[in-house]
Amino acid sequence: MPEGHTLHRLAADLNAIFTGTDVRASSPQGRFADSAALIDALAYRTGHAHGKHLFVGFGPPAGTPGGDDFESDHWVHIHLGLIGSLTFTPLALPRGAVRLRLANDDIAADLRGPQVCQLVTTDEMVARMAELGPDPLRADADPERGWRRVHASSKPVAALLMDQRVLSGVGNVYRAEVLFRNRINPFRPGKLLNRRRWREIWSDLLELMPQGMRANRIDTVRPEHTPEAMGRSQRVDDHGGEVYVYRRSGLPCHVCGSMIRTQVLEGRNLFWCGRCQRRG
DNA sequence: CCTCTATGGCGAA
DNA sequence: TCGCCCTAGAGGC
Repeated sequence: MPEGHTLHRLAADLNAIFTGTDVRASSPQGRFADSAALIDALAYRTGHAHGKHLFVGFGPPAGTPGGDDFESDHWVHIHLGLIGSLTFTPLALPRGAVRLRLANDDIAADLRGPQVCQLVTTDEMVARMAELGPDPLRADADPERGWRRVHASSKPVAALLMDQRVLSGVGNVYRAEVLFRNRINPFRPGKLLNRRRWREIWSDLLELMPQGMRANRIDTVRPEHTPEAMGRSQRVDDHGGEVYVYRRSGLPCHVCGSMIRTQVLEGRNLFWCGRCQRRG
């Protein structure tokens, strides 16, 4: 379930639950056993996200000679990939393939199926963050960095939005939905995209993604297009949110009624409304 | 039991 | 562009 909002939410939840508590680390599945044993001897410091990457910092326990109570030089770099999950459960025996469990006396955070779960140094973390484009969920994000790449590329804007060097944190749901909401033709080449359109995309993500982080799901329909406002039934789908086009191929557009279309673009399913989305 | 799918990204060809 | 990695849930037989 991982686009950027999920990772930022997880970082906030980890900090709320584990900061200042005695956190144990283990790898019930065994594939992260050596690193888990290493951080098990350290204290939980802080977690933060950049795009779809999550970094969880550990340092020497308080009172360690020469140890700094605030700095971390051991970071667990986590990327959930397509199918990974990090879930919080009341302390109990782990179920399924738990790569990493962080637990205090009350609650456990279980990591399953990550694409990346690796111990890195601060320098390595900084290097990985530097490869990422601006993240709408970070206060330091500069949309101009993204625009420069978009403006220089002949790739479709729908492909560019998925490129984590252009923007970080946007995935298949947000890219489809933000293009719909701004009525942009997903096949418009980046170099032909109007600069104003880019600024609209960015400011829309600045609304959508924090909302997604708060709700812990992706909802993109405006008040006038909600099920209640339009008298249609609630969406029933495993991703849970109310959307305009994502996974709605063959269904009528909430705005114009024409059939939502789909096509594989660079290996991912793209969804759009051919009638509403004509701008560039 | 099987197959398919998934909000991702990598490397081989 | 394709295959592959990771895991879980849904649906078919």
